[in-house]
Amino acid sequence: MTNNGRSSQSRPVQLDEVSKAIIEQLQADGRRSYADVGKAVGLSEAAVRQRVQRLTESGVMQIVAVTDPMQLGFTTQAMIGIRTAGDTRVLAARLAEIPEIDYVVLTAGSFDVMAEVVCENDDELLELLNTRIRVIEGVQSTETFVYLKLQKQFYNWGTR
Amino acid sequence: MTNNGRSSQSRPVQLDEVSKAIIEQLQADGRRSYADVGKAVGLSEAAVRQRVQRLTESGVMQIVAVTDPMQLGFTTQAMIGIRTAGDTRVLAARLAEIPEIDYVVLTAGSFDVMAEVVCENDDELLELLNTRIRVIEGVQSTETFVYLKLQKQFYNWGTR
DNA sequence: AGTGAAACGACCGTAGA
DNA sequence: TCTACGGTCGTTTCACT
Repeated sequence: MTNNGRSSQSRPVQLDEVSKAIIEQLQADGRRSYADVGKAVGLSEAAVRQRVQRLTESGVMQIVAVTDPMQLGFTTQAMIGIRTAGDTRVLAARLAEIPEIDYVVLTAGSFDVMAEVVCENDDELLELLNTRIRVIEGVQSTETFVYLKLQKQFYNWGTR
Repeated sequence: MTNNGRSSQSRPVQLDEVSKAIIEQLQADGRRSYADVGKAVGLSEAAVRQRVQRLTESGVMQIVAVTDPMQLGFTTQAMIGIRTAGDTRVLAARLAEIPEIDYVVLTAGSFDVMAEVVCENDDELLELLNTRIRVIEGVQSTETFVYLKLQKQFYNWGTR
């Protein structure tokens, strides 16, 4: 879970080309040895390790396992746009507590909050919508966009 | 970039509790040693290594570096819903080529495609929308939901 | 911030159950 | 698919720049 947004108080970090190159290496394979990465970017193993540590501790980068829901039999995914009459932050917090919801963002526009859900099947999505989302206090309407195909998913924002 | 969706032909993988535990360990820290993970889940180092290899090769899991756009000074993010008169797959493919767009999904509902963008500022988003998205052949309308706050982001679908 | 070197620990291949 | 084990390579610490 992250906590970013326009209200983020931390100042932006300016990466040099070497750090960007390190991140690119680890984006391809998060377990590549520091020595290998060092060879690729022209730095010693120790220097790479120090930079990775700094990047990780500052929250700029993290190395994590990510899983593919489709491969695990979660065949139904959807984005849900929600309008509320109440405090949008309260709604977002309530949505974030639901384990089937992996992504919650407060937005400007015709939805107050958008949430992505991962479900085993359509029935589970329907159940979730009606018994756990639409019943949240203040919710006025929801609009569901069922995923037909995930075309692109890129985890490495800011290093393109 | 992934390639999932309802059209996915691969059959679901059923994970046992041990593999789920391994994934949980590596979700917290993708660089933890196999020996450490083994201690946590009650398996030898070699067994953990084999399971991680299988999980990775089958595409169920991958260990990667992820970065935080806000920390890097990309202060403007948005979800864009798009309607097209043409082939939605062609539109999705064109959108996927744009580096500022990190997420593209074909949907059922009042949008044909939804895309997430990461920009340095509002001007860049405006420029992108008008000169590279709305000009794509067939695009009929776009609706932009600027992010005010990212509330939840979870990378480990299917192991909740 | 970076390098280099030595001790330590992790990783890999193979054998065996 | 697991454990056991030895060789190799990566990581860690530290002294130095």
